[in-house]
Amino acid sequence: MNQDTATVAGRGASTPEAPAPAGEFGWSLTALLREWTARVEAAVGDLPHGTRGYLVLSTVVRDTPPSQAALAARLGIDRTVMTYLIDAYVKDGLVERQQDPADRRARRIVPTERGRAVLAEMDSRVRAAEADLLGGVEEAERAVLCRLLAQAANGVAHDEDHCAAVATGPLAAREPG
Amino acid sequence: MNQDTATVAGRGASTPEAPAPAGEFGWSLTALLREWTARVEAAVGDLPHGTRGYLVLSTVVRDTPPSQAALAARLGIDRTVMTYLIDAYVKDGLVERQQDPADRRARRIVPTERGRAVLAEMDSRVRAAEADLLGGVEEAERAVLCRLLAQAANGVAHDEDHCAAVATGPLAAREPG
DNA sequence: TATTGTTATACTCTATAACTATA
DNA sequence: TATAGTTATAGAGTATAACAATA
Repeated sequence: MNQDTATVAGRGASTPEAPAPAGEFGWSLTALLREWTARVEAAVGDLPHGTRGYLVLSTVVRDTPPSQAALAARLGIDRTVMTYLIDAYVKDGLVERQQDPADRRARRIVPTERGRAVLAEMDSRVRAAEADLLGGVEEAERAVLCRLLAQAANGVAHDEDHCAAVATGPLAAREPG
Repeated sequence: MNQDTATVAGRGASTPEAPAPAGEFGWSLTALLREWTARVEAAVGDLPHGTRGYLVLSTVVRDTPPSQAALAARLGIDRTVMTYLIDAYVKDGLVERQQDPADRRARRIVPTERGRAVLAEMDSRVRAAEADLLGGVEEAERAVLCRLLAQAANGVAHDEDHCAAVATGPLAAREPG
């Protein structure tokens, strides 16, 4: 395993021109997300659906999506799955379903006071877990990594609807507001 | 969605001191990997197990892991699952199982000529897909992102085995190369 | 006794389809 | 007719356990 490690580290230290082997990027993303999931899963422990639950709660509080569907789309979760997730958080008193007066089909998911408090606690734990996760990267570079990662993710977020294959094309182009 | 986009972009452009909201990092990783998977899945098309198959083949060729178990560990795949995957690639003539003379329990997975040729073709497609995926990030920063991502992933790769336990700090401080 | 690899089974997660209500 | 949300069912993917061979 140590030999493996040496090999791997060698790849990372390759010349700056050749942008690393082709499989590197996907492997890095996969490995890092796996570790992130494992650690954050342990960190948030009691939260209903682990890392996914944390992301849902986090998105609900900070992005205030206008509907369950919007929330699901933002997180790349199927609408039918989102129903179960929200059910759990409602049952736990972390969020509430509110009917949108403008569109009575839609339900806005809003956090309860307890939901906000729980999220604050989770945020603190998650930050600690992430700091540990990125321990191998220097602090200044860590910020750069997070920034670029967010930039890259935001850059493709809109394309999600197109890429989700055939069925959802026209909607993505529609004006939401 | 457009409004959403604006909000999101605004987050990315926040002050450099406050390192972005707590949920940002996990969301970025998740969203980016999802998009990467979707695009690479489409790019490699005929390859047996999609993105996972690509990563396996890529790892087999470039890392020459000493056993199936090592290969599985590196990719975070269960041993039992790896058996199915290798079965498929062997059947497709992309890799071969070779008995390790030093340890007759172990089987080294080595690429066939065809396997190498297929990987080369896939690499080219994947690079194109990744370039498209990271279109929102400037080229210079793109290289930085890939480098830091690999560095972060390699930094936690060794901890995978310990991961069940809580404390993972000391290993991250180890010399990477 | 521990580890590699295989196989069979069970479980979890996710997607598909059908339904109601609103637009 | 199309969309938001719910529910039920089926499928894919994954882990768990038992096994044989080797260390």
